[in-house]
Amino acid sequence: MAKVKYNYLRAAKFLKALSHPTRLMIVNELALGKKCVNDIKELVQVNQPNISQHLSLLKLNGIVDSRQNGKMKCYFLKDEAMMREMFNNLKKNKLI
Amino acid sequence: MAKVKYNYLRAAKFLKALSHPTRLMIVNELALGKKCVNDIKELVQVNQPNISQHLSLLKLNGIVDSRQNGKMKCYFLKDEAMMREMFNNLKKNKLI
DNA sequence: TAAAGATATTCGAATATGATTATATAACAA
DNA sequence: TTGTTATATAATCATATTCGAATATCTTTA
Repeated sequence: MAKVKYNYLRAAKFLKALSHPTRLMIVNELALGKKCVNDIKELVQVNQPNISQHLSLLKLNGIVDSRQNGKMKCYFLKDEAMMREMFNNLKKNKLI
Repeated sequence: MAKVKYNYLRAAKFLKALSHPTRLMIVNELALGKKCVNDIKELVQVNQPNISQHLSLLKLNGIVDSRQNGKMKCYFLKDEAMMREMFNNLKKNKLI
């Protein structure tokens, strides 16, 4: 059992990391281009610590990465193509 | 904010429903064909009440549906094509 | 070095989730 | 009707998530 389930653990974690409205919004914005925390905060309309928390979770799960840019920190998707596919699939099926 | 997030709520719920190793296994099995609870239990190696709980959650989220078949209950994917796409994407990206 | 701006971390409370065990229900057969 | 098989539900406990408030940590500039 454990062995079989293991194959699905990575995928489950990945999906779980995406399965929050705020995080989906963030990822959707990043699919349009690299953005710093404050931009994201404005676009997503969530307070700064919360944005940071969600970003950190996304980063921990290998969905985004970041680069310091002066006193700002810019986040971007690690795999834009894959995320586009995911979102296209969701859109095609009227889930977004 | 609330309004914007609302657009992502359905997708988030959908992804969340999928984001568990056991449920991914179940869905993967159902992608190969309709199966009753006991079959799923054997394939997934999880005890019966737990399987039922996961199935009920999948059903609640519109991912599977069921039909009574004698004293057995068979579950099947509501949208095989979409699930195949999801899984193909995950596989393509080495998440499964 | 001090101040200001941008982002991150920590903590607590509320809530949600998951597994296990026990029990209930439904369908059928004898 | 009684027993048996198949599945569902409920209760409980442990753990995980989420958010907001407070505070900390850079990074740059004065």
